[in-house]
Amino acid sequence: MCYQCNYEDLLSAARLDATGNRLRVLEVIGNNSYPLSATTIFKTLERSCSINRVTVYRILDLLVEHELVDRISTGGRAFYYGMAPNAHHHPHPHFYCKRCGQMDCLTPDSLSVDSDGLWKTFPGRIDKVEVRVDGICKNCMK
Amino acid sequence: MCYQCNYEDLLSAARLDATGNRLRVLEVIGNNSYPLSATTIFKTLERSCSINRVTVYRILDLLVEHELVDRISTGGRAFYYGMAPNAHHHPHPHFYCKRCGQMDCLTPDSLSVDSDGLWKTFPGRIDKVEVRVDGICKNCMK
DNA sequence: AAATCCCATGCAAATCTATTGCATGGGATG
DNA sequence: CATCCCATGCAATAGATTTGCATGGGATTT
Repeated sequence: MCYQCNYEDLLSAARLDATGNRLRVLEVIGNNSYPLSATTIFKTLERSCSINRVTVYRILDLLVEHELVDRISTGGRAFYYGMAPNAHHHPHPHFYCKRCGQMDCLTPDSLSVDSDGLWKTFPGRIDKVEVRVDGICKNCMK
Repeated sequence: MCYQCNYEDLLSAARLDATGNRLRVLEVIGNNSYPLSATTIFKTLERSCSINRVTVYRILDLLVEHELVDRISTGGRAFYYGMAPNAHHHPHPHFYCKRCGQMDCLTPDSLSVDSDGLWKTFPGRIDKVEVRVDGICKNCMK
């Protein structure tokens, strides 16, 4: 849950109209403590309002493009979506359970990554550094 | 290219029969300096021998399962495959160009990741830590 | 040698995720 | 009012991967 982000402000700061659907998608992502797949976001929204699957995909693309939302790759087939780094959300690694597909956020410093050297020397454009730990979560270990 | 790995030995060490197809898949992966998608591997093999796409997928699954090959997620839709860490191949981060889809290997120490703490404290099983840098490569920047 | 079994492979179809093309309708603007 | 833009919906398509079922060759057993 994020009690600090104002989703309308985030949208308008990105110069995007705060349509009902965009707000709802952003809220589902922001109110969750771990990243979600497009399908999960769609199914969540479907329960409370009428929205099309394609609209969800398009809104996700838009939010990713405007860097409000982060598209995170998993050890599985689908992308997951979480809040992009901002004043209230620091970049952090994720844990992906290959058994149940649940993705968890790790604390920003549970894994320390030093990418300073790379940013200076890399002969291309770096957009982001993604760190993911794969394995089996506590629940699935039982 | 890897001149140090003997692919038949790798297969037999994993207690797998060294069939022609398995050897060929492993060679394509090992002889390449960066990870490849299943489709690329299939198309490469198709040029020199008769093999079915599904067979390639099944062999890849098998090699990943036996930890001879690493399944690497990209910023795109398909998985890429590279040699798994072994005596001649140390774990290393990758760079993924979102424009051309090319994936490059970075040197093991271009990004230093300290995951020691996590391995000790994490309440589940950790199989691997994947580090990927996303951006646009030198060529595509032109 | 014949019968049996296992397993690698092939082929077709299905599945899952995501994307594209086209239509519509509401709100803003001229 | 006429026009344009854009968010959305629906249907179809695309791309990657997986599944189900058949086959055939080699090893093992009888």
